[in-house]
Amino acid sequence: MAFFDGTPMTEELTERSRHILEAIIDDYIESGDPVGSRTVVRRHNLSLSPATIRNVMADLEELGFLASPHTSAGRIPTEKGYRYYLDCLLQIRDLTRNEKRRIDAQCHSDGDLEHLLQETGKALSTLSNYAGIVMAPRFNTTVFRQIEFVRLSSGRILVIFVSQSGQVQNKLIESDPSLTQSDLEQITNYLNQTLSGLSIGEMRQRIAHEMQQEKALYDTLTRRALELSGAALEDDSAGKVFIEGASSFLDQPEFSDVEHMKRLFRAFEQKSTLIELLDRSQQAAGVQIFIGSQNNLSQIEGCSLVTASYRNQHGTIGTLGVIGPNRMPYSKVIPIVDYTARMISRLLETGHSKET
Amino acid sequence: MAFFDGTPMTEELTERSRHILEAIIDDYIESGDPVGSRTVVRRHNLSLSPATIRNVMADLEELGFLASPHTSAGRIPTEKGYRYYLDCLLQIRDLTRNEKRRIDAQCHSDGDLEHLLQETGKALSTLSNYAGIVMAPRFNTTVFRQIEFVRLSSGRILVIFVSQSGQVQNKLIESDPSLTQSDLEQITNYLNQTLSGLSIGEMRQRIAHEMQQEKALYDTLTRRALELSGAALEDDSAGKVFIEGASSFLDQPEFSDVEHMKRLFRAFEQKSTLIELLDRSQQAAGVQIFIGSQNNLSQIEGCSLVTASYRNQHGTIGTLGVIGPNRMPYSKVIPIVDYTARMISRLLETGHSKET
DNA sequence: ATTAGCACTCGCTGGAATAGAGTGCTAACG
DNA sequence: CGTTAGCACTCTATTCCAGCGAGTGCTAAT
Repeated sequence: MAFFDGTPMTEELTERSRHILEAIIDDYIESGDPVGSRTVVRRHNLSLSPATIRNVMADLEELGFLASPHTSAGRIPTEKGYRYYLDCLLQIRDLTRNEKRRIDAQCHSDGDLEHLLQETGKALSTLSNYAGIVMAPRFNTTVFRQIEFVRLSSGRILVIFVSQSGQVQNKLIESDPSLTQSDLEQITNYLNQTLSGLSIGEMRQRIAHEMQQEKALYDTLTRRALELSGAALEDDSAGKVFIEGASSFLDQPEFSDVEHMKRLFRAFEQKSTLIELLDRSQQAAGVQIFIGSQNNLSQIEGCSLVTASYRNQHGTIGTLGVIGPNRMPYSKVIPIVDYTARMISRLLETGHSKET
Repeated sequence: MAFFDGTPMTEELTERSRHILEAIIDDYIESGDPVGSRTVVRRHNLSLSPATIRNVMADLEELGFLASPHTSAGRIPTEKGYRYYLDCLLQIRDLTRNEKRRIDAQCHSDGDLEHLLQETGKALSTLSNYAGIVMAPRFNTTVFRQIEFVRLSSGRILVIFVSQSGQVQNKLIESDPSLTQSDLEQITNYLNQTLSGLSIGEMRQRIAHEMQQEKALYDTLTRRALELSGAALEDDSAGKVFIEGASSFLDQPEFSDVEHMKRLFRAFEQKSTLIELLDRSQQAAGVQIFIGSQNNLSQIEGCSLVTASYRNQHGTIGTLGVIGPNRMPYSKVIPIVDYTARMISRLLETGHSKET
């Protein structure tokens, strides 16, 4: 499992320091309170005294793994601390059969991709108790199966694309009003034969290429067909993002700060920030974790994002994950995200709808 | 403009009491603080002393229009107070040209109804500074223009409906795998000729009727066509609701109570409560206002909903509005909702997409 | 290297005092 | 008789202070 940060972080920590760091972070994740030296010995019965722990903790603070909110509180992990924890210490739990079953059960769809992804988001949220986030495939990457034209009022044509997986995308274009219905039918046939099985991206290239080739096109219809489909493919619809269960943040004590909360929800509503982040994550394989303001996204400060990308038979097409506070039970959330991504990939690779 | 509550509320209030009630509610809406007798005289230079005002206020409290949070605070309006205010006192502001222009500008769409409605929600939110809410037309009420069938893997067929307004709705159905492509084409032609111009609801009836008629159907294809379309229309997809700008609630002082906030956001996520409420509002014409727990919806306690329904050429098809705290500048919000509903109706009646 | 001991820091809690806003009542006024 | 000035009273919010408890860092002893 490859995590985001490039730096390997093989900081020289003694075995003991690492144990203590892990213990502290575990405790903090569970309780949410700064953890002190006494707590560490009590809960992880190490054969050491609080004083010793204190020395180690001071060292860890010096190295930037821990911080103290104030003198007389315990320590809390810094982002660097979390990073190290995730990269070197974390042991990932397996999902129970029951959890798998719950994911399987909740992620199904009656043929509508959007609905499937939304349900997936809800599943992620329900299982993790944080917010689920799913980015829909970019139009560009969907694989073309069929195209249909529907004439609305004169000159306006509704173009309907059906993807291999049954996803439907439609677009309104303006065109030459002189096109007859039978023209359209011929165009439809031509395009369906020529382009079936290509991704939208490939289609674009192909169309550009063909138009180049047959520049002095003898066949008016072919030219028109290419023009039409070209127009229809013009803009790449921005990735759509579903966020489900955002209200779970209201349960988190660290977000009792209203201002902070506001910024967060604004970011959720606006989505562009998240799209950018998810896009970045789509490049890599496996589960990735973005921690807090690591990516100088001040709006979602204090939040971590656990993501994984999902794929269809042609490659990676989207990203999903869970967004919650830095203080998140990663050992639980990571396998949920991982499994869900695989699940969705499986669904989209076969025929998309779950067999019943 | 007809408001929700049936009771006409011609409570015997003297001219003076009404003025004072209005002044208090106006003040409270503006400031959010309980308003005291001194404030009333100061801000609405009545030629009366605070003591007199106090007497009137005590009366208004007795009658249930006002309440005092505690002895030494001013008065705040009760729900009954708001109701009376809305029914008898409120003077509705007109929209400025600029506001109209902003609504016009923000509500446009590139042929995708869903997108249009979502933008409308955003517009409502932006203009009102509260949350915008839009309920999409029930599938049942859309007017059919065209149907297309796309074969996916054997036996599974994607049915695409295009509505008169260019809205696309699709559905996956299972069917007899022996249907050939040309069968499908014939079926398509038959259905498009027979059913064009009907609403989905009417289609259902027509199909049931035809199937009755031609019970011992000589024409297998016709029967199949009817079966297929029947299956495709089977369930009435529940109303979809868009809520935009929910984070505006975080700005409201009355929602500093986290528990309250949580309930509210949960209700927004779940949506069913709101759908019910919007459904109810769709029956009536004009702007309607639901106040607080008047409709014993404890989840959205303290919230008011200002709605209006929108229509296409066949009748009322959906509802939109603004949801905010009871303490809302109704005189500003009502015309926004009203105008927006008319706007959308105009768009959906003509050809749906804004001419450019 | 580890640990016990200890002084010190700092936030949190609870109670007392205070200030301020607003009411309700009473008695006076036109 | 309606209106108003005056006043005592109530209740909240704020501030201040003391005491508690948790936890630290340092030092000296083991």
